[in-house]
Amino acid sequence: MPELPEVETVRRGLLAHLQGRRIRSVRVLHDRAVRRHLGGADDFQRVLAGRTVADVRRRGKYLWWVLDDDDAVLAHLGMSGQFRVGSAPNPDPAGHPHLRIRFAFDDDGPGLDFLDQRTFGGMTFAPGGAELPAAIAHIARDPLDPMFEPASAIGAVRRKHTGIKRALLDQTVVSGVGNIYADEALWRARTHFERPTDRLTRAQAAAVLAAATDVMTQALAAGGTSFDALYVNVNGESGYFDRSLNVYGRADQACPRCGTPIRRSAFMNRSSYWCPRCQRPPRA
DNA sequence: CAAACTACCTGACTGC
DNA sequence: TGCAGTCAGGTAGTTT
Repeated sequence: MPELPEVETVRRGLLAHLQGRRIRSVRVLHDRAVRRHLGGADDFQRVLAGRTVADVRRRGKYLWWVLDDDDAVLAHLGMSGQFRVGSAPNPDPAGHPHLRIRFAFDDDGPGLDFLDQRTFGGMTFAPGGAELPAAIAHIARDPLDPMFEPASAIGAVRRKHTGIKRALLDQTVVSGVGNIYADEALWRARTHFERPTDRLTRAQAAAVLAAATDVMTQALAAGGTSFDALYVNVNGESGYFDRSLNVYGRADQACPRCGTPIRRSAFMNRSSYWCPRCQRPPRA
């Protein structure tokens, strides 16, 4: 499940692979991969052919390739999207069920494939979007952005009238945090996921955001988190931060801090993992 | 206007 | 063995 550290790992791989290369052809093999591109698959293929990739940037879980003429192409990995260098894992498009988009380049070097099992990911052309594609103008800066302002994010959290985990997952408040790192950050900050944002002190909100920043920084250094083959870098390799997770996916196992069994609770049609001793629930 | 809810997807896994 | 049900979950659009 790609969150900020995984997307940043992919961004770095894409930059190394794509910078300065001219796209020769694009083949869309599944319409859903370009569902946000209004012109459809044919237009997507046509508009990208002949364009040169100058840079690869990221905000939160979105990344975009900067093209010539100030245009860009925006991508989101969704739940299971992957960019893979070369013709791996299968040179025959028809032979790989998850291949969605295939890129070839003028230099006859390795191609690039976008694969996506669950099809929540996708790409769209973003005219004039080199600096920031208009489609993601509503996405807040993420904690690894040099322009990220903690005081601003703290204020945004405390202005919400909801639980702290919903605020962490709200990409207009702070971006890049998904279910895994939200649970890890809340455990580190000893904060229950339902604690009301409008009753957090500035120091409490700051502690949660600092914990999110720390855990994502450490995960990035480890190459990201992976539980299975769904998340991999552009070379198909998994990160190893899953060995460092303290609560996520560890229901009934001992809390690394106090030994109390970790709980799993239903939350927003998914799960929250938390320590009932370190993270006391708010009064009802 | 903001918060909450739902649809969108496929494959691995569980229980009968 | 087969099959229905559950779970994984980010985002956009809809409803409250």
